[in-house]
Amino acid sequence: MTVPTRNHLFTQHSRPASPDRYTSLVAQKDEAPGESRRERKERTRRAILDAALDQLADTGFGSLSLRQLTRSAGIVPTAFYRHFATLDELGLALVDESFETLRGLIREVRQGDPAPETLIDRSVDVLSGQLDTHSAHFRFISRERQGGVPALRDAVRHELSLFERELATDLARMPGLEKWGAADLHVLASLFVDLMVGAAGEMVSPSTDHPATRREIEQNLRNQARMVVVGATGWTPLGS
Amino acid sequence: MTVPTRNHLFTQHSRPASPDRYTSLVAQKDEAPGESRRERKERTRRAILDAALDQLADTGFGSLSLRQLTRSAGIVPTAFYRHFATLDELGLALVDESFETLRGLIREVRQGDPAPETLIDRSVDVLSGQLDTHSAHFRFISRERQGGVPALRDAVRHELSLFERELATDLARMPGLEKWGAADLHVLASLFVDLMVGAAGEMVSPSTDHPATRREIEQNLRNQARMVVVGATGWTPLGS
DNA sequence: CCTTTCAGTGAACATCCGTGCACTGAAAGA
DNA sequence: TCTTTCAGTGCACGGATGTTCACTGAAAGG
Repeated sequence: MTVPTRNHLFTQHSRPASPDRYTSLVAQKDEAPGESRRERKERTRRAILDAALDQLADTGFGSLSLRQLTRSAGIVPTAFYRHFATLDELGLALVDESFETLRGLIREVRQGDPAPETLIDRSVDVLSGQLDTHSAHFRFISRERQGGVPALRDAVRHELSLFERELATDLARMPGLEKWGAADLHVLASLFVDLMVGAAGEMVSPSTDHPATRREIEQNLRNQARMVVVGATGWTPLGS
Repeated sequence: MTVPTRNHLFTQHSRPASPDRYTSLVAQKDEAPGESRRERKERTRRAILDAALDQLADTGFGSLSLRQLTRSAGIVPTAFYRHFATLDELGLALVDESFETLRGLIREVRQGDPAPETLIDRSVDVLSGQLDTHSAHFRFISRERQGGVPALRDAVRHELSLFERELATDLARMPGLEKWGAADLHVLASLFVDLMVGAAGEMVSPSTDHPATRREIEQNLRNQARMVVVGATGWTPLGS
């Protein structure tokens, strides 16, 4: 072990006395013993993504600061570029994982009983569960859907339209909707998606996450969905 | 119109020859001949509001810059404080006038025939017209509803809930809904508000304002509303 | 008339920002 | 073993930001 000749102020073990950098909980640079270079890089990448999701609870993506981001991820600003070429690219990565969460939701709903009677209640319950563990993802989607960063807004809308199409094919299999056309399914699916994203966005808002109001929103979502279902039941398909 | 954003690189030596003051279209400091002090102040205030609405086409309120704002309003940064104590206060003023626009919408719909048959088409047409003249207001509402600035988000949601209540009392007078309870009316009204704000937000997006896609969104909104109306027609009020 | 009010000015400040650059040191690979 | 790769460092820069302060000059008002 050599004493550093030049100013390498904080290498690994000078942590406790570190005077001027308050690193966060998100990324420990504590040595994980056997860790390949790839694993280490992946861990830092995760730390950046988590730091972003954390910071996005308070602001829109447009006012995200690269410096704050890296500070709370435990790395130096310039190191960010080893993982993403630009901030927007980070945003697109968040779009990806947010929609993976969203797809996980319908996947979970599909599992087991597709009994049309309990479907709404089950969906809302699953949504509620996902909101506990992945609130940041839902907040991100519903905020950036109308957000100020064109690249993200377009990406979110594109993914939402794919998701909606996926939902439409699910709906096509339901009793009573067998002879609906694509246009009819689109109307119904977009209705459900709008309601869900809207309600989710309301529920994950920092100002509105008291359990009481959350129950209210859930209940209203259930009622809205029921009214739509009644509408679908009495619907005359668009081709006259 | 709008100045290219985000690019910090081009500033190097392509700056215009004007020393340090390039005023905008928004506010002329050209002397208007007979103008009281009050009128002049009001004119500047309007210039600030307009500059904000202009800038908000590209970003969320959270990343609004006071300096850019005042620059395009034709005043010096510090003069801003003669009109608003803080940026949030500016935002609240925008909330006010945006919702005045929104109320103007239902007022216009109400005028003349409330024939239940043509009501949806008429509403969508009026909305479409308002979007041409007041797109910035609708963009503001639908963006800041989920936006990153708590004060504005709460204000927008509060106003939306008032608006929804107002709509509910209108609906209560419609044939077939006479014996609905407040809860039922709330479900239907919130459904309409969500659909409208969502569709409006999609239509006023900088990326989505081609007339073609806009017609599509309008048509989808009409269909969604129709399906909801069918649902309302077959609805059994919540008190069993 | 003279005094007060006050919207707008301009300079100065401390702070944050994104990014280019040359670097280090350990892991990967030969 | 020696060489290459590359995630992360530290520094420096130019520029944009919000806010302070003392000021100016014309309108308002007595």
